Amino acid sequence: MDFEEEEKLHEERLKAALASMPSEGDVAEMAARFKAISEPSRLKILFALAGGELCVDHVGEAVNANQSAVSHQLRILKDNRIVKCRRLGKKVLYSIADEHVLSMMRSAREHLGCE
Amino acid sequence: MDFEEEEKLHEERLKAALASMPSEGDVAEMAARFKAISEPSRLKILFALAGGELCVDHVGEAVNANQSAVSHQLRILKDNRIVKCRRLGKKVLYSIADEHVLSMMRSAREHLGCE
DNA sequence: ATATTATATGAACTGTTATTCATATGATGA
DNA sequence: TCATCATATGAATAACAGTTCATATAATAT
Repeated sequence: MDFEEEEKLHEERLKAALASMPSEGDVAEMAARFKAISEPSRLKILFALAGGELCVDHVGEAVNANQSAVSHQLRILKDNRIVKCRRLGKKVLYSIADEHVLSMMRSAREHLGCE
Repeated sequence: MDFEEEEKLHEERLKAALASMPSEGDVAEMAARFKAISEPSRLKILFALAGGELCVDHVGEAVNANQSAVSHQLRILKDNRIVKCRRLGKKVLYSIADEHVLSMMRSAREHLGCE
């Protein structure tokens, strides 16, 4: 492939990239969700919840953080639909929101594994 | 399930969570990689690269950012093994590092889709 | 060699965010 | 209703990260 061909190919890729780019809003939303799971403290919470729902207290013990910090972090995760929760008496039980979150965690682990 | 059974179940889950928790280092590494893709500007770069390798200039056009900003962001992505690059003459061509990254992007899009 | 093109880097400024402390809300049982 | 347990929230501080500007490096062509 000579220089001109190369150049042409790249221009076409650029056009294709621009065409298939998600909207600003969607990119922002996806980025926000990645951001939610991109803090070690919050990612640890997710691994703690991977085995099933836990109350706030137990999450705190699992990740070794105080009640307030955990509560703030859980809120961020919940606002971004990474976790969900239900009340059971005095306690609130948190769990992973859906399969996609677990899928991303798996991918992340695999991505880390192969280096 | 009565109160005591519930309590016992939760305690066991907590123990299981603590046991299966990845190491501090691995969590930090995974979080760092999520963080790399959690900025709208960088996520846009990834969508731009999803169709194939592009030079820095074209990435800049695709995401509408200046050369310096793009270069800085590409460095972060490269340091976190999200993208890789190769030199071709004066240009440096960037591309998605591996399948896991695309997988995470797919999961993110699906996760966004189902609400 | 030197001019030009393409990319990378460093420093500074700005905005963002995690954690902590204190306090508020909500639920249960006496 | 009151005391207690569990969780949530608000404000403040302190650390971090993205963008920009200026400049440096790297490769090519004349």
